[in-house]
Amino acid sequence: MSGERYNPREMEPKWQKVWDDAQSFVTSNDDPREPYYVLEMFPYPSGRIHMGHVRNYSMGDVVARYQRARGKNVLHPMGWDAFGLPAENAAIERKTHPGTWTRQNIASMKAQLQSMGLAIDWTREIATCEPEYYQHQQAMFIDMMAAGLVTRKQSKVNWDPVDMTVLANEQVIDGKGWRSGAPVEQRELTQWFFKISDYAEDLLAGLDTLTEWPEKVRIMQRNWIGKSEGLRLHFELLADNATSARTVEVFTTRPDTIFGASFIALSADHPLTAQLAANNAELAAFVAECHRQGTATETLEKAEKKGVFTGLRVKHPVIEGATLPVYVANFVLMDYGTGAIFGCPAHDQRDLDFARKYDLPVKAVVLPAGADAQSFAVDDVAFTDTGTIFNSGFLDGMSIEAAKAAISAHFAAQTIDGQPQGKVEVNYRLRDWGVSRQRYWGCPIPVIHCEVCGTLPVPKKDLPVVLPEDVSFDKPGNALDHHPTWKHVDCPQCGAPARRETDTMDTFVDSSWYFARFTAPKATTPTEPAIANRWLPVDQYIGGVEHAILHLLYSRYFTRAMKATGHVGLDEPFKGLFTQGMVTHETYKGPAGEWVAPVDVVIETFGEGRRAKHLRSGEAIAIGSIEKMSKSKKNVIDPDEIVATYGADTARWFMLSDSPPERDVQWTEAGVEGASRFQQRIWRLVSETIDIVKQSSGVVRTSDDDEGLGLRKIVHRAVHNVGTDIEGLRFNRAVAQIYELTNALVRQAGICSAAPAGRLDALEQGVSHLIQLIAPMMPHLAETCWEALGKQGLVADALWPAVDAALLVDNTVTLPIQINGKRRGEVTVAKGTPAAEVEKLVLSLDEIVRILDGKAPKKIVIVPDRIVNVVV
RNA sequence: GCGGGCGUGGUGGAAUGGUAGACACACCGGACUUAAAAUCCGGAGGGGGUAUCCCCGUGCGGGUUCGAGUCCCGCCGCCCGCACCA
Repeated sequence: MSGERYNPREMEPKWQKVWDDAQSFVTSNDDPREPYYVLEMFPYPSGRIHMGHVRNYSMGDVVARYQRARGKNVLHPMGWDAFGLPAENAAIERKTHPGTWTRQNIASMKAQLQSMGLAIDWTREIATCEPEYYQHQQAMFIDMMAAGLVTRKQSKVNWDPVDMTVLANEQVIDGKGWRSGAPVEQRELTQWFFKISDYAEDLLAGLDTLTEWPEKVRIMQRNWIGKSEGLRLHFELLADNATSARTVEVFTTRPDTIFGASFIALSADHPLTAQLAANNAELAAFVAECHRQGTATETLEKAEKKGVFTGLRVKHPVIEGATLPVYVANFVLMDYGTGAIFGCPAHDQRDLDFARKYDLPVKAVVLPAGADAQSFAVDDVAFTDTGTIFNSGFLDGMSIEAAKAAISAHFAAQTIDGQPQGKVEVNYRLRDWGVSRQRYWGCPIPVIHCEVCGTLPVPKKDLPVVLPEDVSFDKPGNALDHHPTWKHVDCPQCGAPARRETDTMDTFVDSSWYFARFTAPKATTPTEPAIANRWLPVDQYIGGVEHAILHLLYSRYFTRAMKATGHVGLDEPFKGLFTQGMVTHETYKGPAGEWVAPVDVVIETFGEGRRAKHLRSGEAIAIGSIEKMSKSKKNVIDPDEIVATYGADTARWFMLSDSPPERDVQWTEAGVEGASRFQQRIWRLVSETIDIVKQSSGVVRTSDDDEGLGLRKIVHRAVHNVGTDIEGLRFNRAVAQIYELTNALVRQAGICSAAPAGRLDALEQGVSHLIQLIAPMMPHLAETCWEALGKQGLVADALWPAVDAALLVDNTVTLPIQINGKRRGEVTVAKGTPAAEVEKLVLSLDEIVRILDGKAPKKIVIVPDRIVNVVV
């Protein structure tokens, strides 16, 4: 046995089969043990897993296996986020059906994931592209329609006129479609929306309950929801204006600056703008220009503040006799507030830029502390900090907050046409969630349009609305819409010929409830509420921070929607959230500046230096910066090759070592080699220990010598610390603990053959516990060792070793001794030694006496069992 | 611009306000070997000294404290998110 190297290529498939045959990771909903739900964000089936997946799923697997060892009934499922655009692109490029391509990808990725040895319940596998899944999504859509959670309205979209499709913002590059290169247009389309904005306050408030989420993610969501409190305020138009309107309504968060108002600006999309543009060519041209500007934020940000005077004027609401000009301006958004603002240039940078361009007055009304009221003026930087109100009539001398309250009360009391002139209002940045996509490869929206009866949900008995298989992607646009027969259907109400909705749902809908479906994946309803409520919320959810806002916010919303429609009984789907860092790698560039893949590079070291050359040509290769692994920079490492060369355990171990899991980790050859060597080291330790243990068998082992007791303490401390580190997801520290334990055990094993029996016993227990500690991380190696040690059953089923609390506490403690804050020595005393006694002892120590050199201590600080500080 | 994070040896990184650098990688030395690999043992923040030891040291400058990598104030640098939200 000893001397043989551990061979992961042989052992890993063996144990995978053993687990599979034993159904080790199949979870029952009836299991009476405490439930624990761990979930990693399910992958898009691109065809190959990448190192990011390896890292993500390794972490989740450690949690799953650890919680199993803790006696919990663990749910750890896996599925596929299987709808989406790449499948349609593949269909166009390869002339294969999106479904064929997707299902092939799922099969190959599943095989890859299985080769990692993950403790996953594959019987619960789901793919969002299968009718078995999306029919329930359709049912919930219908329920949500009935509950008033869904709406249909006009919305502006990025439209690619060549591909005849809607583009997401990130698909618009420099104002052009990413695929066609055609200039993107803004179009108004009637689209389906989930009314997430109705839940803005609830989603905001809920963030405070998510104490096991990263603060960073909560802040991002808070900003995204963007709550602001302000005032809706009517400005009265002068009577002789060319529109039908009596007033312009604005929204402001700074009503305290009303005395500094110098203009009104309308959005290009404001209804009043449209009315005016009909008889104003200059304005019409400006509106058209604003529309061309598009939604590409990069250009918006840099765009100059521009506007056109409408000829209209309004009365200044608090300065008798004064009027303000009304502009249409390119920086005013229609879908926030009322689509109109009042400009106070002195205290808003945008307004100031605009005012300077059009020579509008700039009147300061907030005075910074310490500034002089006579001489204070705003030049080209607006003053947006706090100060005291001045130049503002009855508001003078107030703080900003007091002025806001006073002016709001004032306008609430004023009336125009019997209505209050102003009204305090809360606004949110969060917009409704547009879910319509003009695509084939998505969940069909279960709606029928009838000329007579209007827009109707598909009756539930007619679900699922299944995607047709015989589709062609020859024409640009929505293949579902192009299908010759699919959309023709009789109206479920009047029976007349009607038309199916051909929009499909945003794939974020698919991923907004899959975690609930996993709890009862075969149910004939979307969920089985009693079962879902027992498993949910997910105890630990793990994934990339790139989903901090959309996926996680949509899932929080959808869970509330499912609660409102009776599918679950809770608000928050994810109790614990962890966002792991990316996997990075060095980049390499050849002589022509082309990217070179790591597999084609040979690294040579000389002393502490490194240089690279091409594997085949031998040409010098430049070693570049460390970047996130990406196909474009070619700095990717294929997990398959790593598993084939080093084994899955090595890859898993390396992904968990060294770097804190929330930070980026750099993939290096040296790091993998190190992980692989450690694997062999464990195996060697086990091999050697078996012999020792066998020699000592039959001996009565009762007493420990000092070494044996010391070893026991190290072992129990390691078991305790590794457990708490895994619970805190500090995998890198758990790994360091395991290294330390291994070092201690190897040292003992080396000198141990003639040791007393008690020490052999400690060693044997140490090795067996070590195997359990590595089992969540290197499960195949652990099973192999477990078997070799003659243990019964699978280590995957073994309970976490019990910690003897008595072994965790030392009865002596070593106190560092500082002189004036600098460490000058140490003293070992019994735990709990009184300060007076410690002081006497310290002052009698030779080294301290020497350093004090006769000087009398001014003060001695003694923190019991911690530290001694002598001040002279 | 706004919001958040980070800055510690050659490297990844440890460190409830209490011995800075655990653990690992890389490196150096030794053992084993005909040799190499593997393995085992040892060394190591920087500077000085044969050594006992001494000085300096957690991006920079201040502060609080008996004591600061950690807390506070002001800078510098890097990374991430949002971005005309009135």
